[in-house]
Amino acid sequence: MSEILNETSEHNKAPSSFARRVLDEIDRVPEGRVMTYGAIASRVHAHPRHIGRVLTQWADETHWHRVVYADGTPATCHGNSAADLLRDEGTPMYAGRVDVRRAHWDG
DNA sequence: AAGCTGACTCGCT
DNA sequence: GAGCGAGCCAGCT
Repeated sequence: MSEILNETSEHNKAPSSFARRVLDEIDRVPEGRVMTYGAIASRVHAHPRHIGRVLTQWADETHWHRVVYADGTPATCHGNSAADLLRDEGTPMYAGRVDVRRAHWDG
């Protein structure tokens, strides 16, 4: 039997150089700390919007919940699951939102 | 090659 | 204080 499986349709391919760099930056964020899209964007010399797109495609490959908006609001994922998850990691939060001023990781 | 999309950010109301 | 809209830029198809 032919075991020729075309994985070209699979999304299991390796992330692009840019995506991989973004994932690597997020992976460097320790527990209890978060990074804003703008911060990561600056790290990869890109723009905040591109970070979100990479995460959408590789969120399962990185700690997407450690990435929050500049306001400290968790990324729009599955409601407020991110906020609960961040708190479980010990992330400093205030008024139900991540205290970016305190939890922001500058790498 | 060009176009589309996008987990953003800022400003105003 | 909070919510909404428009703009922006660059990678991915």
